[in-house]
Amino acid sequence: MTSTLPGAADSIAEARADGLGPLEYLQSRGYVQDVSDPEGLRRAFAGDVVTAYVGFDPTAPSLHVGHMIGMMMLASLQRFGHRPIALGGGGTALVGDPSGKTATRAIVSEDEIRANLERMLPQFSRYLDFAGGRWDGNPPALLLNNADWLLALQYIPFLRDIGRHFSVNEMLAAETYRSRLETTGLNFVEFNYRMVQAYDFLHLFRSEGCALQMGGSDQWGNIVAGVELIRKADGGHAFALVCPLLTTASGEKMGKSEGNSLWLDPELTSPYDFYQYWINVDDADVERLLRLYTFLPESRIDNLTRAGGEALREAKQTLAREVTALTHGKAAVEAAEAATRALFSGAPDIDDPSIPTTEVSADQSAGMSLADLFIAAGLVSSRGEARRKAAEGALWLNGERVSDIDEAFSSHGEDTLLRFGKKRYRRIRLVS
RNA sequence: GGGCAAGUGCCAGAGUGGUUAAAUGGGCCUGACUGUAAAUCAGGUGCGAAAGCUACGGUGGUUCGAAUCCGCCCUUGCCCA
Repeated sequence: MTSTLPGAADSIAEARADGLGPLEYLQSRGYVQDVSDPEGLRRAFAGDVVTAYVGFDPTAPSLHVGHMIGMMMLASLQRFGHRPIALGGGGTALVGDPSGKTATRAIVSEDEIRANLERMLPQFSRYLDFAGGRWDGNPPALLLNNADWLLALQYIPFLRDIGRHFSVNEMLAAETYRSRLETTGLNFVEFNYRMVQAYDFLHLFRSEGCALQMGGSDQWGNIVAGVELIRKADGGHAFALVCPLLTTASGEKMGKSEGNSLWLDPELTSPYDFYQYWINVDDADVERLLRLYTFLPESRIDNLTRAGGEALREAKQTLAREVTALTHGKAAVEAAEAATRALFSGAPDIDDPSIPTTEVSADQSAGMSLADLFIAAGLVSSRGEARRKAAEGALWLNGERVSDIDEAFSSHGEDTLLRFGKKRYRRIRLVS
């Protein structure tokens, strides 16, 4: 089976060969829910290099699966020869976006945000080319932090130059604010969020010639506010494009597994778990996800998904492979696949590197019961849970169901393979 | 600044002195079935072997006993200024 890793012939090449422009491509792939001026944007793409940006929330130490759609949009444009800006919302994070949130967002310190952004850079650079030229003469991508200009703003000049362009009436009528007003209310900082984000767009329009902001559909109002600000303040013409808010077929937000976010940082979410997430998606989601999260050509996606039913397993495998390769590299895919084969063939190899290891010191292990062992491994959180899960038959030790959690743990110095449920494994290694 | 109302488990939301570790729904976890899918069915979902302990914004009281009553504080909403 071939894999379309970056650089190989892919959906972008296919689209270009078919004479599709970037906008048509994004539309055909399902990225586009709304565009402010499709005709104008089409012409802009056809005319010259377009600079486009997507904002990313830097309040966590890593990007997660929810951010990938934005990165894919930027990455797609860059492969068409346009210029992406990944904007770390270091300044806006200090303000907090009320969109779609019922509560005020926690405030994170500026230093923390800068550290987070630094940590995210390698993740961005898997998708985006910050050097330029990786795909046939594309311009280099940019990673910026809006704290760099927002924190320098002065209140009075800002109000005078920017604030005057905003109609409070209009903002109060916006869904985002109206719903908050009707429920929990919002404070003045949150009320200003739209203006601050619109200013970002204006700033990037001025400093980088950035004419397009993209984001999730919940950002529509904020993005359009930027477009309008650019028109009012500078008489400029800019564009807004939003993608559908992604939920799985079962209505959940993308990128949660066992209640945890799926991070792109391999330290936070192992490439194996990442791979597993994609191979486990709903049947109903595979086709859409292949379009959104890979650069596989349409023909290939059709082939993979046409049959449906059990045949979708191959489609899911391809999805997992492609997305993992894009995010973690090809070596990670091979490791994840090897682990998958081992773990799901019924006879897991205890030495498999993708099984997380928990080290237990010899003297710790001395009085340990099996329950303690599962707790130490992080598979269950308490003895009570261990007992309940054992009664349900969910705990396994070296391939045997655990029936008595109070049994003493003895490893004879060998590694021990724990399993919780069907899919979660942990290796216990004794250290001295 | 004044008046009124509210703050319960992951979320929503009952509960207004003991029978409430706290109804119900959602979420989540596990088991069966299966294709590492969905749907379905079943069980579980504070800690503890138990006694018991911790928990209903915070704190101090009243009471044999408080999520439930009282004081103060914090937060939020509505109304007035």
